[in-house]
Amino acid sequence: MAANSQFSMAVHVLAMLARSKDENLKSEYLAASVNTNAVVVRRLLGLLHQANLVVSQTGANGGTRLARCPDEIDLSEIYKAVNCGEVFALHAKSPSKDCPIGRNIEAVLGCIQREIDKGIAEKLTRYTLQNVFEMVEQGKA
Amino acid sequence: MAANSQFSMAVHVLAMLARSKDENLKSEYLAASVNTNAVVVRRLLGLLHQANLVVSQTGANGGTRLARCPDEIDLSEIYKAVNCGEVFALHAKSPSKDCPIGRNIEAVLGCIQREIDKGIAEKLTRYTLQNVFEMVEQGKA
DNA sequence: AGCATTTGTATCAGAAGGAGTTACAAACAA
DNA sequence: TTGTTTGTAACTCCTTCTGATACAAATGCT
Repeated sequence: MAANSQFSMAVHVLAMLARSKDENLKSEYLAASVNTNAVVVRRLLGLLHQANLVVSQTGANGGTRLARCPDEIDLSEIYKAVNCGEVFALHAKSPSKDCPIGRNIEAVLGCIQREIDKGIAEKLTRYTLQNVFEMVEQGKA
Repeated sequence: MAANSQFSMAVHVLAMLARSKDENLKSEYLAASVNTNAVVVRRLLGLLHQANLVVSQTGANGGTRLARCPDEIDLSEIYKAVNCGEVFALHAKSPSKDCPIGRNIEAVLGCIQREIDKGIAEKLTRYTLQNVFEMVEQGKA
């Protein structure tokens, strides 16, 4: 698969919006920094808009800005906004129901999957966009 | 991407091996339960072998069995064995170094990535293969 | 009103990777 | 020796992400 870098792109773009405060930034400008195509950025911004993270304006002097203060946005929201998938996929084809393991394995895996997702969200909730922005500005990873 | 279900498959297969104790199971048999092709299973077993989780034998009466007791194998080992990728990918193309955000965002994201990976491993370490096997057997997810 | 700009979205081609399949050499038991 | 099973290569198919072009709709400016 082409690895999913949407979360990385999202954090990058949102950090730029955080930096420019209430000023509108254009998709073309954002794309240049992310080093990708403007349409790719717009698609991403669409997801972030659905998640109420950004506000966009069409037309001249249009562009996108944050919908909220950077310290009111945490990374788990961003992750949820762009992450369609799970950490690992359950079986593509259902396992055989004739097998004592196959019969119940999916339920158990689903349970573990939810456990992991909770763990990830918990870690990400610790960072706000403001935190990330400051880390980037100060050049300390 | 075709979603990566290798972890699910691996846990499934290893649970079956745990169930059959020291008996060798054939890839054909495992494939039937997982509902996939025998070669797909063998490829997977190859990874698990590299991680010292299983032992295989060629030839008549050959097959695969666990390399260790099920209570000495935890899920984080299985996850590491099959998981080539990370939870999210860093930028495909490097961000622009001319941009104050682009210049440092990768380091920050890498740091967060490692944080998450630790979180996942920590959650998975709590389950042994024996635990999973018992959950499946008892039909409680 | 008219024009330039920018988003939103549809659509297509290309790249990458997983899954499924066939084929066959190598290892092994009887 | 013969039959069985793994290990692996090679190929196709399918899905998904990325990049690109195109254009309607929305908006600000004059």
